[in-house]
Amino acid sequence: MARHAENQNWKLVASDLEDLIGYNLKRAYVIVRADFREALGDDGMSARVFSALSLAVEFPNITQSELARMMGIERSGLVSIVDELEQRGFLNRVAVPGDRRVQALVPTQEGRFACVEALKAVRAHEDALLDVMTAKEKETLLKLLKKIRMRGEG
Amino acid sequence: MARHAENQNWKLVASDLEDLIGYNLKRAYVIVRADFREALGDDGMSARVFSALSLAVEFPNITQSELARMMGIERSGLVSIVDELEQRGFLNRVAVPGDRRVQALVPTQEGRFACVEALKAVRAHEDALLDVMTAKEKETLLKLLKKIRMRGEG
DNA sequence: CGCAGATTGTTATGCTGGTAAACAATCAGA
DNA sequence: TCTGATTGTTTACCAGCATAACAATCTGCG
Repeated sequence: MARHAENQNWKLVASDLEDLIGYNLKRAYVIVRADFREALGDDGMSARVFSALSLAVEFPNITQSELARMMGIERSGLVSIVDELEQRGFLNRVAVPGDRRVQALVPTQEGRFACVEALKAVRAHEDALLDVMTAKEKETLLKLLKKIRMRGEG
Repeated sequence: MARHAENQNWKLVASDLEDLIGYNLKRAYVIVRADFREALGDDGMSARVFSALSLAVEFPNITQSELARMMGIERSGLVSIVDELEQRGFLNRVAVPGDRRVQALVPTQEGRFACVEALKAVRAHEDALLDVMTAKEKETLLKLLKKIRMRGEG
């Protein structure tokens, strides 16, 4: 501690903060999030909307409650997300015969198309951003992040 | 794609989303952030406030603009953070003789103490959360996250 | 059957953590 | 001395959540 404010290469200094996983995780997350937004453009989907669409395409006829559980957010928060996806014409809320409470989320053809297109764009941007890392490093990073997720999501 | 909604072990499925660094980064970040909050308790500092204090302790007499640049946020966003730190008695805005625009951030003794105490608590919680990872894995994760940061923060 | 309790989608409200734009005060340089 | 940049600050705004309540509906139990 107690280095001076004029220190220009603070990033190279072994600070306490710099050793915390959480701090580095957040800083990295901010960068990748900005990259994501750039990938999908100004009127593109946000990360949460893309995630929801992606899961709805992968698990058609999923309900909002199930989707919220998968995304780790509350049901109430999913309403506006599904609203947006429906407005964009990417999926429909359709009534389910057996249970009049739920409305199944059924992706449209447009939705499926938009999903793969967005995925391609995001992957391309992510690859460009992370070209400083080898394929093995990316794989390792993925594995370690999933290890944290396993710990937190049970 | 096009697996069915009844699939219970979706986490084990090699979905498109699950392969994205950004998605896994966010999910992991959410978990570690929750752990951080738990570490510092209900009326404890938020992550941003702790980061600001930590950097102010490390670089005493730093200005708000410099600190904002270090944290990667706007000057305006730092005002309320420094307000809170000043209210908690952890630092003071003091006038600088040479330049009447700036006010140097000077941590108090209490601030320094609170900083190391908070750091200890956060580290302990982080260690407990990440006990599924070896020391080498944690080191690797840190290295890879910093690699992303280098890419994004120049 | 009838009824208690759980579940679903939804609304309203509020919080956190930011950004963007404007502002006066001040400084630096030609 | 004038122009332009910088600093701290206020104000307004937005995204991305959580929480609590609600009616409609389902489920299971006696």
